[in-house]
Amino acid sequence: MTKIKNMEEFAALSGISRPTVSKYFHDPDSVRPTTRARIEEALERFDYRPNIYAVNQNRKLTKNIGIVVPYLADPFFAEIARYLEQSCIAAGYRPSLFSSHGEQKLENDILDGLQSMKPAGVLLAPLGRTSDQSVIERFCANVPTVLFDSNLDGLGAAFIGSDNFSFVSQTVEYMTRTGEPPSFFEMRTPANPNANKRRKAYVEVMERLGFEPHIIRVDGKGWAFEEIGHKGALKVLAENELRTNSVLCSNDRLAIGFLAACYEQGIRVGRRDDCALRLASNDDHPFAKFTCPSLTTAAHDYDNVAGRSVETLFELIESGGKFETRSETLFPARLVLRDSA
Amino acid sequence: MTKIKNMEEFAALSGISRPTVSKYFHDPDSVRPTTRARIEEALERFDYRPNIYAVNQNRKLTKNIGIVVPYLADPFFAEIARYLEQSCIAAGYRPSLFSSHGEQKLENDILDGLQSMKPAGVLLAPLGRTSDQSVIERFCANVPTVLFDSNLDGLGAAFIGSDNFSFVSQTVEYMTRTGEPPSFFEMRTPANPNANKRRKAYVEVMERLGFEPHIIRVDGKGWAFEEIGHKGALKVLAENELRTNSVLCSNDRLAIGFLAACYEQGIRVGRRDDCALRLASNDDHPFAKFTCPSLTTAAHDYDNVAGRSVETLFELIESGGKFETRSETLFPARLVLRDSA
DNA sequence: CCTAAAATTTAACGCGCGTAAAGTTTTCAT
DNA sequence: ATGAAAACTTTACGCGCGTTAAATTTTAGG
Repeated sequence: MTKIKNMEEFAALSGISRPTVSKYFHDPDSVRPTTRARIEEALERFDYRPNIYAVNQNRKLTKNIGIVVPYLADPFFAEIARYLEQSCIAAGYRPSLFSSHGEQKLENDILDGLQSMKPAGVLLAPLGRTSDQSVIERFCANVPTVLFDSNLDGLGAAFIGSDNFSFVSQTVEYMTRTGEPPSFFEMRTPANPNANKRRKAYVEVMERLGFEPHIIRVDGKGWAFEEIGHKGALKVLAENELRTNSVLCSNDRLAIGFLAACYEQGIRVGRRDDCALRLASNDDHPFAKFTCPSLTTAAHDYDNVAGRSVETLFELIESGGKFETRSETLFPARLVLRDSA
Repeated sequence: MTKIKNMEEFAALSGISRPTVSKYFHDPDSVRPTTRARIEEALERFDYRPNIYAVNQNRKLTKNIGIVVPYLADPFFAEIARYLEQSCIAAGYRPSLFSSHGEQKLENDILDGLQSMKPAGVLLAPLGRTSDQSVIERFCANVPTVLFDSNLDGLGAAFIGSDNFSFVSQTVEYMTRTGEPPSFFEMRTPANPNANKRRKAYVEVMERLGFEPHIIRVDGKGWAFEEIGHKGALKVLAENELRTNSVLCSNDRLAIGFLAACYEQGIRVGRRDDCALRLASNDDHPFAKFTCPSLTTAAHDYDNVAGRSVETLFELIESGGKFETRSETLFPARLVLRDSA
């Protein structure tokens, strides 16, 4: 079997002219069924594929889609990324996955490199507070971008994420209804804007229910949430900072650290009578099912967030990269009752 | 500030001829310091960058490097990938990250797409048993490839991984020295070839120490190891299949499931007197520190595995894509004593 | 200051494909 | 069968850059 060098050669072998073959690769349905059949027949025999670099050089819009997440070592983002990837592929695009690994410089570099890929669109979950707003703003001005998970005011053509109020209201209401009102456990300076919304929601819901909010803020920077939660919880437990037997963690990874601390201190967590503490959280992290005890948490609507994100991006691409108005779509949480609260 | 369209234009603005500018972008040190300075000065003022598609079309060897892992939602691979990515960037390459998500078809598709990227080299952690050997073989014949983590006999120019015997011998020796000899807990048909090596190592070490090996194999397919470990452990505990109070899990993710099962059943795990079971494992998963109890495990030498992998790939690239002989490099484990055993 | 070596410029071709224009063939409804 | 529309072929140019060869300039060493 001879190696095909280029489209010219392949066109000759398939008995079709090169412009028509080119048209076929752009959209197989744009050619007559008989010619399509002939091309595909030749394709079977010769295993040719257009040079992607030559293709992308000449097309104004590539079929590339960038997917950027803040921290890929977090299985939550890995799962979302998986879904986004698959959806892009199914729609005929070529996704490229990037992780900022929690670092602003890296996020900037990624966006920088992404620009020179001339992507049809980008799905961006920014770092949040530690993002360089000006860099992201400039990027969004040049590339059709849909933000997800973390909202940055006014940036990107649209935002799709979770309704933090829904998360916290469900967990707080559940905990107060079935026991004592929870303290809120979080990082002092969370990078993720969702954390701030969750704190506000906590205060609002607690007040509405007639309880006094009690927020515990622990030190720690970066994305090692489990470690931060663990250290913070040890301190909280040692200094007896809790006012009730009930804690709501800002997110599951903090909760995982908290549970580890409780275990070490011999404090039983759960809703049973022999337990000293109840602990709930937010996110439904992939590991939340396997913590000890398993974690009661408000689950992201993964499928809808991811699904709507890609849908929105495709609409954006088809609209020529601009929307009339920036939309924000929030999906509510689903309370997952497990053993920890 | 005018938008620069191409290198021609940029060259004119910087007062340097295009071929020299082209040379500069290929290797900044290949031009005279004074001209380099002039180019970089213009670069500051005009923000031009070569069109990567045009560049890659004409260069025989691109600066792309493919990184393929079997399952990115496993933080172990996410961490390795992070290290590999950074090393590639530091060396002036453009890494692209892919996850097979545990599926053969996807692995094949990824390798397929990777070929048309004409990468300088690829770092591949294959699925293992479920990989399509012929596809990988064909791929390796066309693209300089270094395998890591999972070895496939004879495939790729080199393999870098962990010495499974070192893992298991350390854990088994530690457990037998400080307590009863462990049973070995694993999946019945593990996808990863390391699992088989670990089982064999377990048998060998046990026999050498004069104990009878006892292997427990649990059902389950795919990459949901925690779930599989959890279900399997519940069955093992219910049917009292353990011969001693000691268990060695094939990997940490199974162990996480096992620990969850123990917790649910009220079985205290650890080396203290009030514990009914000791459990150790292999890998030092990023979350092993936060299990309840924290997990005693044999740690991968992450840094060396990742570091040597990229080093080897760079050597391979510089050698023109072929090595005289295929090398296999194994790094020993480091026993991490925590609370579970 | 002179000369050989090194670096740069100029000019030009090629890469593989997108795409446009003009001419030719096929298709399909009448 | 007929005519127009649709699809295809031929021809040709352009994309942005790699790369080469010959001509020119700069550099460095004595």
